[in-house]
Amino acid sequence: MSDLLERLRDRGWRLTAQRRVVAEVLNGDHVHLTADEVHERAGRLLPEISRATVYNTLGELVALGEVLEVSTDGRAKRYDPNARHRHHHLVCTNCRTIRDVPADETTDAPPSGDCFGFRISDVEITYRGLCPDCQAKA
Amino acid sequence: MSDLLERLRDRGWRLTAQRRVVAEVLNGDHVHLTADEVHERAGRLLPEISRATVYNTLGELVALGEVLEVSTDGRAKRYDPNARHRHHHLVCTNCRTIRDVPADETTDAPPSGDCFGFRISDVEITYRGLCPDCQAKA
DNA sequence: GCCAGTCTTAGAACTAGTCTAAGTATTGAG
DNA sequence: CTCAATACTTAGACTAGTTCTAAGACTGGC
Ligand SMILES: [Mn+2]
Ligand SMILES: [Mn+2]
Ligand SMILES: [Zn+2]
Ligand SMILES: [Zn+2]
Repeated sequence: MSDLLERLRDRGWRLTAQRRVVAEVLNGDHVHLTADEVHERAGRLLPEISRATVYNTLGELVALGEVLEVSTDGRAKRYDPNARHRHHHLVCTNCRTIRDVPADETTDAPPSGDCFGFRISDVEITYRGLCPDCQAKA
Repeated sequence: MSDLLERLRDRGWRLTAQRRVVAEVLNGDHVHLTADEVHERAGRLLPEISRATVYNTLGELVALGEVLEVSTDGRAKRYDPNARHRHHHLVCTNCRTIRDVPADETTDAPPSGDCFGFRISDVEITYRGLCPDCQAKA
């Protein structure tokens, strides 16, 4: 994620403390946090950060293509730093955990039948099921 | 959709004018209306119907498995009467039109790689691209 | 150090949806 | 047919998630 901060600076962005902590909080694998979760965690590193700045920064990162917006249900959008490797999502129907699974030619194939003349530019797959933990508890 | 009303009555449901118009409005192919759109159209048939009743009825139809909730973006959920044939969605990135494409063994295959121990029970695919109209205008 | 432009902020506003409490309609027992 | 029990509908209050606004704070270039 440190190279993310580099890239941002290269685009003429001010590297403020607020942007730094938002990027920091999004660091890692299988990270899919809501804006509120990002705000809460960023607030642990920089207590005075505002909700508006978190939304602004997330929006900017999305616009830059550095972070993806994921909405697997009708609830809060989740912010996903894994924008460099095309992937799909495994979602636990019980605890809502989300894991990344890599995309490939197989998963990204267009539908076999009639596409109604659409020019398809992206395929997004959500695999729903029970995660190992929730299987054990069931 | 008339057999839907039959099925509802069989489950001990009162066949009210409100439920009738909500079911009526959802009739058709490639229908993916928001709750507000359902309310607006239902209101043309039964002016005094309330938003709460529309939400209640839609929730009941979803619970019965007669209607699907679809959320392809972070916006309002859409209600889809095509619950009897498993299908996926083509979504226009420009005008947000949604079309149904049938699911089959190919599209519903689990991911090729590691599934992190998930027991997958459902696969949901969103194909994004430009619809024919929006291609023409571009 | 000054200033213009950029960034951050609190809070208002907005969208989508849920909840509540009171009123209305339907049903089935008598 | 009548009436109470129950199911259903309603307006509007409330909530969650998000965006907008207007004012103040910070930066970097001169
Ligand atoms: Mn992801
Ligand atoms: Mn559909
Ligand atoms: Zn789980
Ligand atoms: Zn279109």
